[in-house]
Amino acid sequence: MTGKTRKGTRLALSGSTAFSQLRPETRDALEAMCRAKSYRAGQTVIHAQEHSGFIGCVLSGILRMQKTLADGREHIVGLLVEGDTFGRVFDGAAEFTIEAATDAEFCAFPRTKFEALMTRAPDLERAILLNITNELDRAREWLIILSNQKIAGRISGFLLLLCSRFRDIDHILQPSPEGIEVKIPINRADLAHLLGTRPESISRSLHSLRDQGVIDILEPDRILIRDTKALALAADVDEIEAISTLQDLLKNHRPEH
Amino acid sequence: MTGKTRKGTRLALSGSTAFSQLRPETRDALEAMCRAKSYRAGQTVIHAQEHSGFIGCVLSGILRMQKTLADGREHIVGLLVEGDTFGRVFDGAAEFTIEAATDAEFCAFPRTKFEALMTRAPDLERAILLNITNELDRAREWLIILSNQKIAGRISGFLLLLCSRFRDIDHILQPSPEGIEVKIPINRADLAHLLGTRPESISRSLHSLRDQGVIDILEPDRILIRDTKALALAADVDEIEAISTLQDLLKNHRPEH
DNA sequence: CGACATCTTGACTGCGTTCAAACATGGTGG
DNA sequence: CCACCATGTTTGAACGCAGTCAAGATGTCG
Repeated sequence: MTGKTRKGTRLALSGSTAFSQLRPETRDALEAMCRAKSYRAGQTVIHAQEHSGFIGCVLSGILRMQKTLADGREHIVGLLVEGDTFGRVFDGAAEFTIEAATDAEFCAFPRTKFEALMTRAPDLERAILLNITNELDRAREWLIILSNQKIAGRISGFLLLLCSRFRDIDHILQPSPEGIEVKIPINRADLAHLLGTRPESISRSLHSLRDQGVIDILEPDRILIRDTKALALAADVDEIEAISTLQDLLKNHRPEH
Repeated sequence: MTGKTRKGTRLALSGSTAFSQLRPETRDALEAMCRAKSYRAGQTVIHAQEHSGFIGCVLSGILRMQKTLADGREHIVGLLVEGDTFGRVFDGAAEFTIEAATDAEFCAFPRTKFEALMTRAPDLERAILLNITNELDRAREWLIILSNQKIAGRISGFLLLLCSRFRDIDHILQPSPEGIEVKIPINRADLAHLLGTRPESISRSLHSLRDQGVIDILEPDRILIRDTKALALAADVDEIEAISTLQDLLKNHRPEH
């Protein structure tokens, strides 16, 4: 364990986390047992195949969940952002390694204490159940995105996912007069792993989308989405809801148009 | 609803399902509310975006979980086999369509009754929680398999998955003196969808693996795995555990070697 | 036996991987 | 302040795998 630890904070469990709907007593109990931890980019939070001693809830930054392949390469199966929880409850060892993709903070609940609380607080158990249900849906959305043969399609899907899922995470989305500005929270290599391809292909497809006028590349990790409809079309998936989400976002932030 | 329904059966909840660890009272309550349903291959069990009226637990056959893309094609995100449960609890509409890939039977629990029972039977809620946790891991395993650029690698991963996850499902696995015989429970087109490719490529890769001596194609849907190590190598993922599983299987069934 | 569905094979094209090198960008130390 | 290096990103060229379309083979059922 290389991360820094400090005493639990009150503000940890507010906001739109999985725990926001809990009864006050349960939340108090959680806050009493939680310890904030901070890791620097690149550090390992939980190793695959190890019984992690805690359940975590991300406060800031990005964690990546990954599996190490036989040849030493790592493949990313998901990102954890603010409000996401990780760690297994009532079950065996973790299947995946969790690393900090950026500097990150999360609050950790000692596993045994957490499980004991779950057993006597049905609302917590219910919250965890719903949380995992959503995780499952998101994992399957990933499957759809990854199923796209064209790399540009996967990138489009990824951008749309960022817009729909991370819309209330600070520093990811930012509407502008020209469209929506998206900050890609991970570097090219990680993004390539995530989308099952290589950094070179990411670069090429991104620039191809730019040449078509769909997006603009402000900086390598800052993308301006110009044409959401074309993006959804490229993503191929039925992202009607994503489009409406995006258009809501645009309307809300620039009512002058 | 086009499937046939009949009265609940006692044997429905025995075996190694998610419900096998339940207290007798809870199991009785479940059995009292369950209705067996049978669907023919191709029929739709649950439509995406609809509130399904029930939670299901597969008794026999294969169901496929899929999403219809904007262009009308369908992409499979998972298979449901004997013992798997499906349907959402305490949450919105289903995200994916569920269809019978083969003739299939499952038992259905009315959603509201099921949820009521969950609320007063902590052991059931716990069972569901663990079940979804496992589903989540499996979905992420799929991500790893699908991330393989080479089609042959995905097929290898799929075959290994069949071996590890479906080892106690009847008619899927069968050890033989030459290796392990696997029955692929779905047709080429579905398999192609599942692996994010086309039937032609499936065929080519399968025959390529045969030419390398890794497998034998007894029939289009019956594969004999000759060289598990080479298969794991082709799958690229760290399937050490899968290999050991396979070798256990071999040893247990032919101790004469 | 013929009609149909499924699987296989072939030829061609295009996209993405690979390897290599050039190009930014940021930080460090002279 | 600038030279220098480290890291990350982009571009280029060549090859190979897989998608596509088309035709052939195989199996199944009436």
